[in-house]
Amino acid sequence: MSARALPYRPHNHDACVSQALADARAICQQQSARLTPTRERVLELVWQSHKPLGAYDVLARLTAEGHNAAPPTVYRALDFLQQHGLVHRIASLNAFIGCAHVGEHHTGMFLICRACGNVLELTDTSVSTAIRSAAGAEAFRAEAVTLEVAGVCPGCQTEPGHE
Amino acid sequence: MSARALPYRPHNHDACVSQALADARAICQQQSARLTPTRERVLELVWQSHKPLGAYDVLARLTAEGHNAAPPTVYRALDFLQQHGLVHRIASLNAFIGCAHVGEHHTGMFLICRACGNVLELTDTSVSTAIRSAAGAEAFRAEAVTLEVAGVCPGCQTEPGHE
DNA sequence: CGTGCAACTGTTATAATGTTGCACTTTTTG
DNA sequence: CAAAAAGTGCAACATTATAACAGTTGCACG
Repeated sequence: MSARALPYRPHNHDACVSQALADARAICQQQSARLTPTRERVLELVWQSHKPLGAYDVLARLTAEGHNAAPPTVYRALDFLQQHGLVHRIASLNAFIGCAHVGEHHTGMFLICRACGNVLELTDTSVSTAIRSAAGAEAFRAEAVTLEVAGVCPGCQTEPGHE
Repeated sequence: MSARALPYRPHNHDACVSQALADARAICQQQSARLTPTRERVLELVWQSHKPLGAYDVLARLTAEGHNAAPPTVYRALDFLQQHGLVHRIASLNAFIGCAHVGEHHTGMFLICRACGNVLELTDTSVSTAIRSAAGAEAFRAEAVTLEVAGVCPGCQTEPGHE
């Protein structure tokens, strides 16, 4: 599970995707979960974009390549992938993105650039700690945290419309 | 703008709502914004529940009381109220809730009980600071933060199904 | 083996959420 | 008052998500 929490800078994204798929296979084997062809293909499609992909975007791509898919096909695959920590749903965008930190227990934090649409996932201990502590102060038992920050990424601050 | 960030304990909710409406009128006057009857009524409906209300829930209530409303009526009112900081949208629920901290500049944090559905809004400086700092470390210019914590509220931990 | 259960998939239909565009009314402003 | 701006009503539509059920596949167990 190599770290892939990279900044917005360009990189070899094919390798990035291959690594994600390899990680996913390992995780699923380890958890006795079945990473079927459809699920794997959906994961790959989601990973191929650093921008979150809507369920219907995924569906369109599947259809385009001849896969006989309907919405439930996609939603089921995405649910499976989410449950196994392989993708995240970005609630503020109704879209999905590959998880850059598979295998880690974490409170993901997403930096969403409103200019280029790219999303960076990161994990920050002091953020998680502060959240748990604030919830604890209200005697609230926290189970799932949604933390999404909209703004402008470094690239787009100087180079608007970047990417 | 008295503080109303109360725990899940019962309280005089009518007073709570009246206060929210009074605050809203003051804010709108101050900002030269027009709190029209429709907008005010929507705000009141949203406030009458500590549980987030979906746009179509609001619509149903308006319709029930004879208001001749269609979806855009509700969405426009909600947009207005959001822009003026009078309600928040809970992205993970596609629903809206009255803002308990009008007038404050804040990064709201929402504790959402999955048992009773109530939501507590709170503001926590150390959380906001940690988030800003984590975003800053990536040179990301943060503009809007969505922070929603799903879990179980104090009441429901001991008394499941507690309202 | 093979058979039966559980998980997965395909398919149709439908629900829930949110938006566009335009005509009309009201309010504000010069 | 007249023009411009803001707000509303309304119809149609777009997008996102789920329900229900039948068929199929993989796998454990006898």
